[in-house]
Amino acid sequence: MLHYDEIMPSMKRPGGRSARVRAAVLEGAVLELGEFGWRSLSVDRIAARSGVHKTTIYRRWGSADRVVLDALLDRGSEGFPIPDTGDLGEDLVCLGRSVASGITDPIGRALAAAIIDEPDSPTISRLADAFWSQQFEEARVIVDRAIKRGDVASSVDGGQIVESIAARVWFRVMMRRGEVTDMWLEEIVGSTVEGLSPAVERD
Amino acid sequence: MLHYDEIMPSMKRPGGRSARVRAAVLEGAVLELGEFGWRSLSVDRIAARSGVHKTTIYRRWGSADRVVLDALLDRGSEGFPIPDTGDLGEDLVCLGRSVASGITDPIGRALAAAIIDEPDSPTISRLADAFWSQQFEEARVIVDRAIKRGDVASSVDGGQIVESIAARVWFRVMMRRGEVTDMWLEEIVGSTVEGLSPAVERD
DNA sequence: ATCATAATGCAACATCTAGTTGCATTACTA
DNA sequence: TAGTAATGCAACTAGATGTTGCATTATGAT
Repeated sequence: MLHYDEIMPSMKRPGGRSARVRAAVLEGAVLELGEFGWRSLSVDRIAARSGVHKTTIYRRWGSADRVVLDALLDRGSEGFPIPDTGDLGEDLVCLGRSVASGITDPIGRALAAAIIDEPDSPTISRLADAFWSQQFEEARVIVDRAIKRGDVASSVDGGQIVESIAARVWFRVMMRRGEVTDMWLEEIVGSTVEGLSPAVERD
Repeated sequence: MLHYDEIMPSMKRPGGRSARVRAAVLEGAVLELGEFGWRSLSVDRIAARSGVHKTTIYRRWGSADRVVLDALLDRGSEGFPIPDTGDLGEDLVCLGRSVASGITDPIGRALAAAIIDEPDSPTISRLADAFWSQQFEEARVIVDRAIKRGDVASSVDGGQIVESIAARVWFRVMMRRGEVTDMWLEEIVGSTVEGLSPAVERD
């Protein structure tokens, strides 16, 4: 996983005002991201919106990009909630909804924009990998529970199933600009889950 | 579909020099995109690289963004080649490879960046929708042929299958920064195609 | 071939934004 | 409460962005 210290200078007085300033700046940056997107982000506007002087931002972060990076590290770790309805299909539909709302919010979009626009940045790569690996590691229990219930074969790879759903949702939202309706979710979950039932043992 | 005229001023002498200028500028823009990404694109550098004066670019396109948009319209319509190997799985693996290489080229990345960073632009939305709709409409014949061969049930939606593969590839490249190996492609194609065979008719 | 003029080239300019520096002020924390 | 880390502030530099007027080139109609 990626740590705060790796991109930020160490501070000798991280508490009190500094902490408030950081929170205000990150909050402002996220709002700006949501409103204007990363490409037209400016330190001046983040400063104005957060009520912090731009000099401070330049001194602590150095650039608007690093503010966004910091915001990603700060908030990106809040994962999706893991549903547990007792039914694999329903769990996956819930997860799909979470993914959909997660990627449309400013942080999710910023992460996507960063990854696309900065294909060679190792920091971004590690950030993305860390984020999704963690998400899928947590979410695979959805499938593991279904295996335990005997609803699907034990050979099924939970990570793959979950990633498949996330990928479909991501693509629809990002690339197709489509709505993620419950009907559509049920459809893709249905075709994904289809044929996973364990073979009937005859002996 | 989106037309050139919708974003570009009509010219009274579109041939000869004007056409050469446009080609040079779009080519330069694509090279710049590949090297620096959209976020750090500048009219000055496009002008320098294409050997066209920056005034001309400002007069004809107005901004670097519109140059990129024009480039997308100009080249984005070149679709993926549609494979025809006689086997559904193999066709889909080929298609996956095309999608993967399509993403990494500058135009694909620019389109992705545009879509993500400009969620409210109707022009971008229509461009994206037109692009993908066309791709999937063309690619669904892969599945239709398999249906005709009797390899899969006629109820299967070719568009969904194709989109599913494209989505997995995009997600892997963009979000996970993973390699798209043949082995991985065969794996996801396998799990997608699994269970599509027509029920054996008994009469 | 010729000619009106569309399109581009060119230089100089105005404007705006990004980022810096020196010093004053605030407020952590030892 | 004293030392100083962190921020606020204003003025500045540098550089990129976009504009304007005029000269030059080349297209397309005659």
